[in-house]
Amino acid sequence: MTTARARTQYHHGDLDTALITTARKLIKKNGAEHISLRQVSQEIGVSPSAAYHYFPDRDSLLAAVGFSLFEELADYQELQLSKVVGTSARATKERFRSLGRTYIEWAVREPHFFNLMFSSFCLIDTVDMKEREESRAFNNLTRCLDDLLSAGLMDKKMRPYGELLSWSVVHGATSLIVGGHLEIENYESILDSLEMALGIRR
Amino acid sequence: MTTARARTQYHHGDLDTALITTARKLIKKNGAEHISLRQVSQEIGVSPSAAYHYFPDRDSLLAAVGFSLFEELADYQELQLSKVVGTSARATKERFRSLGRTYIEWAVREPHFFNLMFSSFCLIDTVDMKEREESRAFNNLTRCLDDLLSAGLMDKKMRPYGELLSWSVVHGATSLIVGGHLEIENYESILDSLEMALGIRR
DNA sequence: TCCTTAATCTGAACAATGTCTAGATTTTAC
DNA sequence: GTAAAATCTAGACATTGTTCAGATTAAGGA
Repeated sequence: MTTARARTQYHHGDLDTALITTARKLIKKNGAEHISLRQVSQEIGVSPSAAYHYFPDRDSLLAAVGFSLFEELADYQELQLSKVVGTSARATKERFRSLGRTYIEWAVREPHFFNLMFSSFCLIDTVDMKEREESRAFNNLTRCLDDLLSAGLMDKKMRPYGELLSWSVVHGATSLIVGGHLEIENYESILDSLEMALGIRR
Repeated sequence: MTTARARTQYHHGDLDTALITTARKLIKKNGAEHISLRQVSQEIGVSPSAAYHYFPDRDSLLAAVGFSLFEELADYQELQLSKVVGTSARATKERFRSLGRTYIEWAVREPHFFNLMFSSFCLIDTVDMKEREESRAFNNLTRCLDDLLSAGLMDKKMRPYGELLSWSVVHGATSLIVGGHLEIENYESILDSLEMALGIRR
């Protein structure tokens, strides 16, 4: 963790990551639309133009933060996934639920992060990102679905629709909740609906 | 339709709606983040400060545009819905599909509109909006699902999950597509997945 | 018809923002 | 140890959101 120590030297030393972590901190509090390059620079204690040696413009910095958040979410998902051990039917089903639950809870806990990740800022340069972090989360989903199928816990004919339905339902519900368009008391009902949709044995 | 006639008089006459329609036009082209109050004012041929007699700030104007777009989408959905006539099984199922199809196609055709509607701009004042336009679309969905059920075209035990699943799947897939996170050749596969999920007879 | 009053718009100003360019400072490498 | 490259600053510019005093017009009552 890079602390924002008071700068005494002319060269910062690690301005690249300092810009990202500081922007991250401000976005977490106020949302991506309400932060400026100058705020970030001032918080670090550096001139506004210094950032332009690392990012072509403000939007690129926001995009960089957004992409790092995909990593963060995937890390969190895998951490929670690893806590559910065993090959029992119960564990296999719970791992699938965990994947969705972590997505929803993470987004609700940090709505500004979620909004940034799926905002227009993260459209540019999406190419290589899609080959990395997003497919990481996608592979975890595929693995959970395969496990459910081979354990005979899921309707065989629903397997082809597994990824699209899971991803759409969880992301869609999350997006609606974060946007204030859907009010849900407990998120388990979303996972229940998804299990019913995929024909997962209760 | 209010045309942007060249202003000769000191008073514009209908600046209220002119601001919204002009903002709408610019947002359609460039996205909500990239338009300014001053652009809108200049396009109309009015001073920048004139807008403040109708909207407390820029964000409120964007929100007003966003809310009007919910109406627009609901109008479009109902128009397409009305084209599918009859009480046959085929028509009943097609009406349900039409609801989802129009949502997806409308959003893909106007991604900037879709982004604005579900951006943070449309969070403020959401209260009365939720009681109006969003519930209009929701009621249409409920009606289609009820029709499917009473016609015996849908798995009875899936009915309680109908609204949540339909809305989440369609909105989620749309959001992912518009955001560039999901590539789908034809949107009918989304509707197929949803029908499978709800146990709708093919 | 005139005159008061309210509604509507302008003009100029302010601070803040993204971004560029020239130059200052420091590190790196030969 | 010195030349070159990397890193940061200072200052400037156009643009933005927003405010406020004042100009222009419309509306309504006598």
